[in-house]
Amino acid sequence: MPETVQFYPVDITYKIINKKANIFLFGRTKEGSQICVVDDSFEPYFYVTPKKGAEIAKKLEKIEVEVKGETAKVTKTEQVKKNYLDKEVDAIKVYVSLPRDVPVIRDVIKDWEIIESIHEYDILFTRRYLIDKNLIPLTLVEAEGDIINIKSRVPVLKASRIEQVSDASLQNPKILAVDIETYNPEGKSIDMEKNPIVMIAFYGKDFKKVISWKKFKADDLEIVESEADLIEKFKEVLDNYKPDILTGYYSGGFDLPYIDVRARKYKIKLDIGLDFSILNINRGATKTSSRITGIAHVDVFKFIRRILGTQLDTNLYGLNDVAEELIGEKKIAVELDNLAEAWDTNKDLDKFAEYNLHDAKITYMLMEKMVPNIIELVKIVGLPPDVMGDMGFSQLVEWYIIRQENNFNEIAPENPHNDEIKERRMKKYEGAFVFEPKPGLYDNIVVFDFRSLYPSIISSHNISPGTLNCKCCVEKDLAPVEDAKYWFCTKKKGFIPTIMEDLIERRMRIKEIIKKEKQVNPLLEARSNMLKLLANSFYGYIGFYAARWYSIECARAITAYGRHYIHKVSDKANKSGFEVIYGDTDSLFTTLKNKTKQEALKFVEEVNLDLPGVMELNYEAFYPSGLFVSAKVGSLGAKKKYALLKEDGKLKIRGFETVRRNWSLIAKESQEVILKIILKEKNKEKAFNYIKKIIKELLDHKVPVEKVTIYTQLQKEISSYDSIGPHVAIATKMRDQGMSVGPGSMIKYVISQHGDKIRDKAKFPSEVTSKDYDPYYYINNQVVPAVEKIFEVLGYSKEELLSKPGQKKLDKFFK
DNA sequence: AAAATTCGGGG
DNA sequence: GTGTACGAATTTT
Repeated sequence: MPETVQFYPVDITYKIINKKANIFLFGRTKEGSQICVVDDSFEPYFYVTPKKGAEIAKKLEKIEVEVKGETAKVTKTEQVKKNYLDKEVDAIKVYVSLPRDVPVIRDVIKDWEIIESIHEYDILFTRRYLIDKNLIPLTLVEAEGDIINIKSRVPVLKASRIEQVSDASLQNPKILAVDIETYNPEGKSIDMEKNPIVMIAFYGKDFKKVISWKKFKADDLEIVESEADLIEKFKEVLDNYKPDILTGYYSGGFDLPYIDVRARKYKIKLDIGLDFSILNINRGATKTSSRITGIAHVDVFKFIRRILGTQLDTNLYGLNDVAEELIGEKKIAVELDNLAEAWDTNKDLDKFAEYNLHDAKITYMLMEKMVPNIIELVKIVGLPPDVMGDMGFSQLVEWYIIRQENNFNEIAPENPHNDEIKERRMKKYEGAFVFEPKPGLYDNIVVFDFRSLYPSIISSHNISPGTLNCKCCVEKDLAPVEDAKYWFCTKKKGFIPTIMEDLIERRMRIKEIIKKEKQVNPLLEARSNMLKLLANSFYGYIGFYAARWYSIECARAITAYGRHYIHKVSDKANKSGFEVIYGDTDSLFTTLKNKTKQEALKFVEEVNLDLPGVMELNYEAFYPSGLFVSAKVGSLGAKKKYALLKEDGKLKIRGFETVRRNWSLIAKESQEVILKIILKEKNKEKAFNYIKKIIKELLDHKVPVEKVTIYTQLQKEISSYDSIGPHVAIATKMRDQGMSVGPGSMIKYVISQHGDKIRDKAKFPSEVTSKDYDPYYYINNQVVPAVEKIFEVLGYSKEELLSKPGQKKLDKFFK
């Protein structure tokens, strides 16, 4: 008896069964249970375009290649009319029996003379399926078929029919947040192989739990016998809770890989996939990501940093700062450095358990807050949720474009290969335009945000790789690019602008609805936000070296038009009595001078009446005060470097990157205090005197050693360093003294007065006192550089900072 | 100026 | 998995 089921797909994979590719869709049914739907009716394919007049279909069909004892062959071909970069092409759709045959066959034909180009041989099979079947993850799909008997944690339905039934999305995905604490002696680097997981916390809806393997008392704590049991328990919790989304804060790069390493140690099979497949850790050269079949593992840290990153005020993406900004929650303050000792002596472990659980809780809350964004992004782009955190906006744009292809009968350009990428990266085009900030301290700053600028330029000027310099409109409506003639077709709308406009229009419709609705609707807000972000990324995408639809000509035309429009609004603002002090690609920072906020709002309205089409200026924000610093970067313009005081008293700081750990505390503190004094109290004198005081304290050796200690992590084996920095010199000494140092070790040092080169002057913090540190180093290389630019703006030169009344000669030390 | 190195997130 | 990947800032040479 065939059954019909409606469900929201959460994850997708495929397996080869009986020499056939079977798609597995895992999801949550309308009724709330989990299900897996299998479809074996989809065949892998790619496209080939032949050179003019070449007859290649027959040749293709004859291909047979032996690979590891299996034969890969073309099963059939179809002649198809396609569009490629807005031009019609005759293409051949080449079918093969298994996804893995695609690269094999492609490899055979890639150098054939009679072939013009090969397309879409690297579109992942599961993604191809979702696109061609018009299925959107997390959105209601109906399948009909029979329940079959396959090893699985959830019922499996073999589908005879599967289709999208509506755009209703999964309302309350079941979220489980996980967080581990590990044994990590103070000062030692994290070592997954060596150090055990000591506790693990879970937080879900009506569910919280900490598991540990030492006996102590704490709320919601369950004690097990050993670390191995803890890992078994982790599996059990996951199996019982049955989340749609598993999350953690950097869980993709830390918690899950850590659990994986520990599980291997005990030979525990982490078969947590809904099909009993094991946790899949992808250790790339630069990043690690983790996936679980059937469960969307979304690392909320990665998602927030990549997707919301630019919208947040914080420069630090640690859980504490991010949670504070987004949900107003902080971490519990405990000294994590003491956990290892606490574990050894079994003291205060309850505090750490509490801390552990709280981290899981705020991670859960963050994910709850992100879910609307994730759902909307999934719906726009059409990819499953677990990749959302791993992708940058350029990739999301690309997949959005690819998802739209079928509606326009387009085929995608190839991904650029290595040498092509290198070549593209060399070409530094004029890039995003930035008004250099006029350095200074300003009051009453209003930010006008011009975010839809680039998207609307793309749309209104029909900018697309396929409409560039068309034969039908030669030199008509030239883009304002200085040294080149670019024009875009005025007769036929390009593929890219068309789908781009669709994003903008959808967003406008949603904004209309939001306006009409009385209550705040987080899902609609998120949709609007994600549509905007995606539309805004098109320009970056077109100029991104690794993009399929890359076009430096288009990118240059877009920025050229952008300059044109932003100049216009900027001039208008100045004429209307505002003063533009800084401008970035899509925003203008102005001071109110003697205007009011209301007048600023009115100005925006006026400008908008004047702006063509979909273009729109927003009143973005107000800051009571702000400090702008000049930061020239070569000939390519200025860089963001400013500090703003928000109305709630918090600071928004960009470009002052002393937050990194390899700055001494004295430098970090000085900068922070100075910015606060200047922006909140507006007292130059006080700031100046503060720095003079710090300098004096340094000279008098009154600054404690902790504040002049610098932390640098050893990245590789000592022997493989070409240049010996201070931390390498210290590491060598440590090794000679029989201490174990290697890649990952955190090296602490103080720059002392004894020695010539910096590396000779570096000493262990423990072998020096305040008398030994080199005050001139800390003044010249730490404190002054951290605040120099700020004081420049206020009219104090570096020399003034350093001069000491009655000691004129002193400045010869400061070079 | 070029080349080498580090940070970030997690404990 | 039909793969696939930093980028920016800072210091040393």
